[in-house]
Amino acid sequence: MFDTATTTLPQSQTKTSEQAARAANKPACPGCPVRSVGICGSLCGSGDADLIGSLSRRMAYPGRSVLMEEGGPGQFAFNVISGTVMLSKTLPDGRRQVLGFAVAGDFLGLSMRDTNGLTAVALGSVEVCRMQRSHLRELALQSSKFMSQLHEMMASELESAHDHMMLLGRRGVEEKIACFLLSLRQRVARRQAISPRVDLPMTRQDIADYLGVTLETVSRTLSKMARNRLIVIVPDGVRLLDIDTLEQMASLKAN
Amino acid sequence: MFDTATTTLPQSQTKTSEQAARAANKPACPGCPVRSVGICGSLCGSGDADLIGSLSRRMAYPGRSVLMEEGGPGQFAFNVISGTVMLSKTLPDGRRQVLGFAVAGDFLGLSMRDTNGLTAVALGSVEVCRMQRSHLRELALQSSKFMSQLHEMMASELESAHDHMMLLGRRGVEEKIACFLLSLRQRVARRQAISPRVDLPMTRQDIADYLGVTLETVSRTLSKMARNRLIVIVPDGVRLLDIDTLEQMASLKAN
DNA sequence: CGTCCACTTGACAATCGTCAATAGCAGTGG
DNA sequence: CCACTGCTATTGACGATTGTCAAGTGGACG
Repeated sequence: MFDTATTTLPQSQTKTSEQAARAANKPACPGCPVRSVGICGSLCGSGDADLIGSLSRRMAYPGRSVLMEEGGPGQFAFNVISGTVMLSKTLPDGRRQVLGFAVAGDFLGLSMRDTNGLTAVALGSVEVCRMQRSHLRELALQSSKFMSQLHEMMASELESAHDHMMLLGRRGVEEKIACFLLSLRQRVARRQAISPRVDLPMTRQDIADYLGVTLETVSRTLSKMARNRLIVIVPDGVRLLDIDTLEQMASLKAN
Repeated sequence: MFDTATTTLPQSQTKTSEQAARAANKPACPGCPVRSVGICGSLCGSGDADLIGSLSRRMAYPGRSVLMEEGGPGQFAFNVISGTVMLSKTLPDGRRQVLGFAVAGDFLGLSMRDTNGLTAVALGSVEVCRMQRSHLRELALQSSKFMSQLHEMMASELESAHDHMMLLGRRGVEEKIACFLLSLRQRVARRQAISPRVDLPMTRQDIADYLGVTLETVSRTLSKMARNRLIVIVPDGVRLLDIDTLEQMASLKAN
């Protein structure tokens, strides 16, 4: 039918988290670069400050390593400190849907179930703050304020899942690409100064699986946008030239 | 691009909840037909039993009435008791994505924000158990056990959103339809005996907007499946004949 | 220098969207 | 009772978008 057997990494190259991850053993919270953004931003400051710090551990995952595997035991939760993590789901026949990309400040493993519902892979090396889900659960049951913050974070995730469903079901290719570039830029801007330069640590295939098209279509559309002076394709990313037009393509696409 | 201005109901026909909804004023929880399924099933039995009952009110919404409107004030949360509610999101240019269909036992308004992220419309007349979100919030802050159940419900919603993203991005039309019919059958079966007959209270356009295709494609594909003796199209629904083949189409599609 | 990948580009084909005509059905009103 | 209207659904013809297949480029790395 469509792309059968797209991009499942050869298992040989895919290291499991335990082999690959390197514990940094630094103190977790104080001086953490994402304290202002994610769960810690709203949490560490408020009361149970270093309780969560004592339960978590700063770690580094190398590129292509698997933080969570779909169907595998969901032992850990992660707070991304630097780098990009790709979240995906795979059909039995190999077709893959990329659900999203987690950047600094994003939290993984919110659902707190004992089985992972998705796969999380590091794109390039990634620093995380890792903790046991069981500890997270206990903490949540003790403090309903904490719990309600987890709830709120999940509400955000659900909302962006809904936006993504809209994108997948009802937008055309150029629109998809424009949305993708602009939203990626926006997300990264939570931590860095906003810039016309957008890093793309993922492959074209990853982008394709995120947008529900093929890698050829992604490549062609990016080329077309470059021809039209909307973007410039640079190594490992793009530079956005005509942001106005891109935003117009992304939101209305009313030609 | 695709279908511009699909199916936004003429506002004249769309009654607002306050005009249309009829309070039944029955005692909420005892004898409620969905006690065993949704939030109440795991809640009313356990401690805060009739606390939530006292805060909620049984109501009837007529067909086409709007329970929540995207961007509107999110005053209420709902527990669906009977009927079907369609959840959707609309782009500024009118394109619509149907996010899902809520049936008996499903809960609406989990996010507890003060603004609705989506629109909920009754397909045919619907009975709900309605409560103030503010009450829900208070209740949740008091009992972290309750809160964690809300959290778990939202985790389920997120998971099915992920499945739907997979469907929208990576499945072909026949596959989409087969998945749709089978999952609808499955969901309704939580409350009724499982049956080859599947009611379709929504229009073809609704199905199309749910699956990310056009209404013509839905119609054609259903006709084709009927020609192939997989289903029979009956008034307001279909009857599934060859469930094995349908399941094969839905999960692997490996011909 | 050669291999491996990711990416690009082209040619072609298939799916699915668009446009249009028609059927069926319910509700309305003469 | 029967047009008449409006809506939903079906079906066909056609075309555009996008997937498939294939070839080729360029960079990284051994």
